[in-house]
Amino acid sequence: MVTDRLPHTLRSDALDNRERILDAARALFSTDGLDVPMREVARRAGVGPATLYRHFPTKQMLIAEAFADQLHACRAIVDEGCADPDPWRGLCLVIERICELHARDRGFTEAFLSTYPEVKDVAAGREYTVKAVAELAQRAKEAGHLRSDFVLDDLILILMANKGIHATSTASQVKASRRFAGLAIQAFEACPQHAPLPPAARLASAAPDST
Amino acid sequence: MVTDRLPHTLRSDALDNRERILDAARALFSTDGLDVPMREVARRAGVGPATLYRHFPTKQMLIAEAFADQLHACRAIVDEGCADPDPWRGLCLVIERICELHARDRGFTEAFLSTYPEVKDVAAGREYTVKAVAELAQRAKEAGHLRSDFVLDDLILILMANKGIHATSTASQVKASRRFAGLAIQAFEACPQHAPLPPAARLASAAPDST
DNA sequence: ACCTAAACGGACGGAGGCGTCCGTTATCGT
DNA sequence: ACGATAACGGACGCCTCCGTCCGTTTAGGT
Repeated sequence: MVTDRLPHTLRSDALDNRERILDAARALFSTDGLDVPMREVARRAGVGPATLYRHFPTKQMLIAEAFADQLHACRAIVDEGCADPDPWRGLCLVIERICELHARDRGFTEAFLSTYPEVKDVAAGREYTVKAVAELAQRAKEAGHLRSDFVLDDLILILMANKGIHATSTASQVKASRRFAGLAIQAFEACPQHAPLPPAARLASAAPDST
Repeated sequence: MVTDRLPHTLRSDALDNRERILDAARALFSTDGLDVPMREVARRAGVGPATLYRHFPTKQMLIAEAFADQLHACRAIVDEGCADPDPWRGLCLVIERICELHARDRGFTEAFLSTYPEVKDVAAGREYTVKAVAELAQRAKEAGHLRSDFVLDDLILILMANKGIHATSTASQVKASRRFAGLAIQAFEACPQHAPLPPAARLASAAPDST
């Protein structure tokens, strides 16, 4: 057998490049979405294509690494919402903050809703988030603030819908998203005058792979 | 000067091909969006690329022609809504029907919201629609059914948001869209318990070109 | 039946994205 | 200071899409 000599410590320049690549990826993904060419990321990072591919053999890996902190932010938001003694207020907070997060980062939205072919890490993070929010929603419903015919897919619906909103600048994007979140929350709020909703559709929220 | 001999009557095979191309374009655009290659349209229509380009020199022209009837449908919906003696019911109908229309036809959504570089005819149709709906909304507001802080951009917001909703099949797409429209309507409905909304953002709804 | 020109579509050259190879450069242990 | 080697990036070949040219086919008037 071969005594594998994997140097688990990167050379300083390599580490440096790796960081620059991630920065470039984050910047481009957040403004232009995930469809930016790998070349473009490399160019922006000031490295050759080969270097980019050496660090991140597939686009998925790059995406997963680039959005690691966004995912943490997402998780933090959800945790914060769940910790709120008032579940309805917690849920509202989650909706508002997550919408804003997505408004600020187009790429993250795409990754999170996996428009893109299964980014594993992101998918895992999403699953956790979804589960936690489900409990929060249940509590809010029991408290009588969330309408009883709310289903979790409605939240996915809102997130997808939020993705559809595009504006020229990040500022107006966030503004629009905020208003949208406001509308969504009021649509979700229990209210006697509300007529029953059309039935919810099953959305591809967490389709488990055969893996 | 030249006595121009433009034959305003197409040869039968040409006319036939033209129809087949439009059918193919409609089918592909509606399921796959506007990004389908021109080649693909030609292939599906059973004609060569050159023939496609001869009939529709630019993609915009093809799009405009392909969505002519959708645009009429859109207009008809708005007219119907405006004709309703109850402006709120009329507005609801418009929202529901337009959302459904967009849900059934992905390409039309993109064209209508001109994700695509200015499709002139579509833009014109949109402008008419927007104006008519604005009046309808005003009446609904005066009747006290539509919340007073509603602005027209909210409707654009909903349309954009509706665009963001994607499902695996047209059926679930429509279903999801219906539920979304239902939520939107309830968010728009005047209701004493509703808190004020965040300020509306100016969306690029009808940016007039310098032309 | 025939002839003209309208209409067709295969084939071409160009642009841009992709992932990889390999000669060169720079790091780091001695 | 220097050599082994990790890391770099320019350049390559492949692919898909684009829009156009031009030799061939076919409609339709006489």
